[in-house]
Amino acid sequence: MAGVNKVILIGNLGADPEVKYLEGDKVVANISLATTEAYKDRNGNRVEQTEWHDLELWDQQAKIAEQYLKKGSQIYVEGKIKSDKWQDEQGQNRKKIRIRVLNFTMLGGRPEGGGMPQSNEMSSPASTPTRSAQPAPEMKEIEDDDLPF
Amino acid sequence: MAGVNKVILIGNLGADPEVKYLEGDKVVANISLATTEAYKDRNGNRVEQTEWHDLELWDQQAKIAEQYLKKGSQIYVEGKIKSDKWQDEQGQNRKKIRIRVLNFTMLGGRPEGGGMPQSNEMSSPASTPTRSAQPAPEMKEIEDDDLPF
Amino acid sequence: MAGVNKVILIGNLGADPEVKYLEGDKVVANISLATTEAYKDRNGNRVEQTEWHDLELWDQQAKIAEQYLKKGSQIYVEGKIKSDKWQDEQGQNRKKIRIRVLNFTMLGGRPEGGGMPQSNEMSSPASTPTRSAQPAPEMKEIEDDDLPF
Amino acid sequence: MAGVNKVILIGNLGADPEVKYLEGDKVVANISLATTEAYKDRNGNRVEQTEWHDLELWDQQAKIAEQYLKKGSQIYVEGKIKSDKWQDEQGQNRKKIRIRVLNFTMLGGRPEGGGMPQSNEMSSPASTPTRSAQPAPEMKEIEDDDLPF
DNA sequence: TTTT
DNA sequence: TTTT
Repeated sequence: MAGVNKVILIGNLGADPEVKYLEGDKVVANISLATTEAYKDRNGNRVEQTEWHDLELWDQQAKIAEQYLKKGSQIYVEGKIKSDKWQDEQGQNRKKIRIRVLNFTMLGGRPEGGGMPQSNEMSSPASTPTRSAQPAPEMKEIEDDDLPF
Repeated sequence: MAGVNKVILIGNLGADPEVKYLEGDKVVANISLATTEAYKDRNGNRVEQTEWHDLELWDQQAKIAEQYLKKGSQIYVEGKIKSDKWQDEQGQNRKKIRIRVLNFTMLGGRPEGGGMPQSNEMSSPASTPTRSAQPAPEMKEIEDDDLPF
Repeated sequence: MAGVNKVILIGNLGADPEVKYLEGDKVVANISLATTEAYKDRNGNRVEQTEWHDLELWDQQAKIAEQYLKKGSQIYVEGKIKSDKWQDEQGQNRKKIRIRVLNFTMLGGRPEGGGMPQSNEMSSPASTPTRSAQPAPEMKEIEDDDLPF
Repeated sequence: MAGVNKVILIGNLGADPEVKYLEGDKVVANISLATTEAYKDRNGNRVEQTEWHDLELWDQQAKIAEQYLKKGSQIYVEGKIKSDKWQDEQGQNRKKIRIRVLNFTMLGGRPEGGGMPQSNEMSSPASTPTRSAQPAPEMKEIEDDDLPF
């Protein structure tokens, strides 16, 4: 049967996206995303629990991520769980889980670099000053699910 | 900020739940769940991709899983991604990801054992014949999120 | 900002889909879907609450629904909330909300007509006997979001 | 069967929450939330589509909404679809759909009032100046699903 | 109007 | 290891 494998995250980037340009015009971006949950423990003390997720974006989405996301950005993500398997040097079976991003949206958060007159617009990362600020793409339109794995 | 970390799955159990009774009245069930996606490759051939998920259920939910779920059962699951970290024998940092189940529901599928007059009811696993068939609990009511980690 | 408007339902059809073929090769299917929730009231009595949802499917999805779904079918649905507004005969503003289905999957439930050797396959509705049983399409592949409204 | 009826929204408040204190310590907040989707039409022109949702929050959540949300606030919402039915003056059956909020989270957006040192914290609405700024509650902890309808 |  |  066709199953369902869906992940929804809201969190902040722990670092700028890592982008690689591969042969054949493929582009992949890897992002480390923190989702934080807070609760009270049995003594009534507030405890924070942070989970780090490895996100993987391809092609058009990877390029948008490279252009608009940076360390600290808050995003909404939809994707699916996907595992890579291999054998390590000891011949042990290993498995790594990533979130394959199907679409994402930037959320609030006036970029700290300042200068932007309103919230919610996207900033060009300070680290890529050669890119001038551009009209923000409508991210929800960009869905990239042609890679089935 | 309070983030969002949500997983939604529909799939089939690869084996009967593994249930452990711990000290302090704690119960944990581990389930291996397959979500299958089918697509056509570039040659138009149908390809199936199966992802296996490690689910973890606690206490009341673990008991219900033990009682009603078995190999092959189809379920809907809501939960969150949760990682365990440790060092292996080589002193390498290791990380294992599980889905902490917050609620689940059994889906269709008249149990093959027969005898059940209607679809959708839950079957007592053949492997635990000492439990007689019982009225199915309303699974959606049973949410178990008191363990924050 | 690009927002998020997402609906996830699992329920049963209250009747066969109503399908209309429009000019320009457009097809629309309307489906009434029941989602049932059970809970205990303050006296400990089990109460059932059913919500009926008006689903709207277009084109390829509408055709699949026509072919494979019927009264009683259990489905998983992803879609978005969409309102139609108009003025009634009294000149009052009216609003009707529908779920625009973006993708759906049939769930378990051996069709009661019998004859099908395994669970989970799709049945040709008894009411359209001229359509012979066909290989089930992989429904998750069929996403239809080209109509933005 | 226990069904699934889930709504996930990210959008902005069209106005301050409307809060009513009812007898028996019940509190209800009504919120009008806009989710905006943008797409290109067949001529390549960018079109925006906004859907307005009627949200309903109860008790503890209603109070938090009153205290921290205001016109323009961006929030993430999880809830379920819920309809009210009645007969209008003409004796016609009428139905109104609301989103019963089960939990919500404030998103980014440094409040325009200024003064707040960091992004993501919540602001006390200017319209309730008698409430001094308070430590932001962890909203994800506050789930209110004891009202089953 | 479904389903259990 | 499931399911179709």
